[in-house]
Order: sequence, then C-alpha cells, then structure tokens
Amino acid sequence: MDTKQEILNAAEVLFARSGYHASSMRAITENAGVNLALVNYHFGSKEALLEAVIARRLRPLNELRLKRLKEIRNRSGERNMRPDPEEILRAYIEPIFGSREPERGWAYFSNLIARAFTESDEIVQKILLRHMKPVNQIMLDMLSDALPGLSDEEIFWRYQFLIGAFGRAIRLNSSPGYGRLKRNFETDSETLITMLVSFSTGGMKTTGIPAQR
Amino acid sequence: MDTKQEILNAAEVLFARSGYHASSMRAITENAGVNLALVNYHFGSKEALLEAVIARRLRPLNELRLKRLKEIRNRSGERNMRPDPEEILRAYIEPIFGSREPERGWAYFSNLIARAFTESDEIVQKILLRHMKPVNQIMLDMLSDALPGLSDEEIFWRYQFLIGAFGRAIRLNSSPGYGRLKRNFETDSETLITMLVSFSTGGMKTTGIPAQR
DNA sequence: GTCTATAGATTGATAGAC
DNA sequence: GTCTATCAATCTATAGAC
Repeated sequence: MDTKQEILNAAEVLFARSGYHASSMRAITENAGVNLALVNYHFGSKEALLEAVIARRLRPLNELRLKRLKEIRNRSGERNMRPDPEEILRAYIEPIFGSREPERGWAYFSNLIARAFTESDEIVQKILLRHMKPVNQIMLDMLSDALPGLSDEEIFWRYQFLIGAFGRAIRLNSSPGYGRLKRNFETDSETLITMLVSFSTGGMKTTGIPAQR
Repeated sequence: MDTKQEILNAAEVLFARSGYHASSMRAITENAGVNLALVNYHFGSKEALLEAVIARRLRPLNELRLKRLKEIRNRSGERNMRPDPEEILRAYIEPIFGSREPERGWAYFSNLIARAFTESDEIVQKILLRHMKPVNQIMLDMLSDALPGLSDEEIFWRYQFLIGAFGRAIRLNSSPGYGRLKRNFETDSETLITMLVSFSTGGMKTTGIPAQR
C-alpha cells in the first residue's frame, strides 16, 4: 500500500530529473527503499509505471483546468461577449504551477509535465500527450473564439508558441538542474505566472502579421 | 574520410529523432552502413560523437548569427538609437531554420538544436549549452538595451519565454515525429519565422506588467 | 582504416522461496 | 507482498587479425 506510493514518488523525481530512459528501475527502487522486483509486481512494467506516475497527478489537475476553462466560456456566453484571452491563458497554466498548499512532489511533476510538449522520447511523448489532449483542444477552440480575425493556421501556431513558452517557464521554475541559468532571481510562482500570462497575451494579440502571406 | 561524415549524418538523424540515450551506437553505425567499432576509432566515444555532431553545424551557424547581431548593434550605435527588438529576434532565430540552399541534414540538426534549451538529459544539455552561450549572452544584452524600463528580472524571463517559443517552433517545423500535431498546415519556413518573430516581438514589448510586484 | 569477436557492465523482467 | 537469484538482451568499448 505504502510501497506503491514510495515507488511513484521516487520514479517521479528521477523521471523529471534525468528522463525516462536514463532512469533505471534499479535507481528508482533504491531511492524508494524497496526491492527491485516490486515495480513489476505492482505496476507490471517500467512503461506502466510511467503511466501511473503521470496519471496520478494529471487527472485531478486536468479536471481543475477544464472546470476553470468552462466557467470562462459560460460566463462570456451569458453576456454575449468574447472570452478574454488573458483569462483563458491563466486558467490553462496556473494550475500546473502547483496548488495553494505546495506539496512536496509538485515541483518534480510540473517538470515532468513540461516534457509533454518538448520531449522527443516517443514513450514519454505518447503517454503525456494522451492525457493532455482534451484540455489542449478546448483551450485551442476558446482561443480561436477569443481572437477573431486570425486564420486557423495563425491561431494554431500562436498556440504552439505559447505552449513552448509555458513549457520553458515550468522547467526553469521547478528544475534544480537549471539553476545555473536562473542567475540569482528568486522569482516566486505568482510573479512568474503573471509575467508569463502577460507575455503570452501580448504575443497572442499581436496584429502585426506582415502582408507577405 | 567519407566514413566520418556518414557516421555524423546518421548520428544527427537518430539523435534528433530519438534522443541521445535512445540512440545506440549499433543503430547509428547500421544506418551509416559502417562497422560498429569505427565510432570509437574515429571519435573516441559516444559522447565525443555527439559533440562532433553539434560542433559541425553549430560553429558556422553561430558565426552567422553573431555577425548579424553585431551589425544591428553597430548600426543602431552609429545613429544613436536603440536597436529594434524585431530585428534582433530575426537575426537570432532565422539562421537556425536553415540556409537558403536547403541542405539535407538541416531539418534534423535544427531539431537537435531545439533540444538545447528543453532537453533535461544532462549530457545533451551540457554540450549544446556550451556552444550556444556566447550568442545567447549577446542577444540578451541587446534585448536589454532595446527594451528600456524593464528590470533585469523581467528581461531575463521574457527572454526565456521566447526561447521556449523558438524551440517549439523549430521542433514542430522540422520533426516528422510531430506530424500528428501539425494538422494539415503546410506552413513554409519563411511564413513561420515571420509569425514567430511577430509573436515574440508582441510578447517582448508588452507593457502590461501588473503592479503587484 | 576496417573488420570480427568479445569483454564487462547494465538493463528490464521473472521464477521461486518465504 | 517481499525477497534473492538469475536470465536474456542490450549497451559501450576494446583487443587483435587483416
């Protein structure tokens, strides 16, 4: 009972820090303080363990994000207005940075999530993308609604740009390995989210698409 | 003589597609059509091979980027004006998307570069960062010059956001593995660069930093 | 320079005792 | 549920013949 959680915790840390392939089951079980064979007993395989690590946190997280996005959509619908891009972006990204009560594992997990979009490892990419897709789709649709006058192609690419910015922000914020890059800025999550939303909103609202298309 | 290049080409493709750890020397040499032992004969080790793959293309690429950045700085200096953020961003990113004469390997290599900033694999990160640092530093300084009134902390984070957007754009543009995400947009590199620069400029120039700092 | 053969280490997974 | 012991596969790297 406790063993499963210990394995999940240790795997979360190592996957986030060193990646899926570089984290051996021996390293995971050693850090968890349990026997090597117990991973296969409890989860079946290393890949299934990764799936469990992701699902454990991503399920409740995505429920919250979906709830907030739908609230925005309903509210703007009632008033017959377009949704505010900044609100959409905040609802999408804020929950990822962690809950109000900062849990020990969140920093590691948010780092792991940031891989969802950048990681080229096929296994990690496949599993993470499967869990992220519903939220991403709704957010993309809402952005399209919030920013009239942009072609689907432009909406799509601007969405990708901000996903890239989001991912990088999460990584830098949560990964100790990136410490060298962070200089001495001790930016707290609140401020970082605000800057990120501000930057992204500025990019999304840009009208200066040159005419060369 | 030819063997070294064949190994470099094959390694470039596999590293970009599947990552460093997931690409075994057996797979690399098989794709290159050469004997397994020749990697160590010509390069010394797998890590040295990665270094060679990166250095081969990044050296001339960074020379070009530095040249363009310094031109912008000199030009604005002569006229006693601040450099244009959009020009800076374009000089930084455009060369990465490939030369005028599209070489076969560029698509793969640009994908590999995109890992420089997102990859958590320590080996890849270390080597790529070492090659990127000089250009990044100059670009960061120039952005700081071009955008007065922003604190160092804000400049730093906006810079990080656009690095994330850049990386994602490169990955999506060059990686066949991301094909599922790209829908049916056949966006050419010229258009993509324009959209990316436009988005990033909009984000960098944003003034709407709330007062809660 | 290129090859075969193999060393030596590490990997994910499992059989079987307790 | 947890353990030891081990299998079979894979990995990087190297020794030595040609």
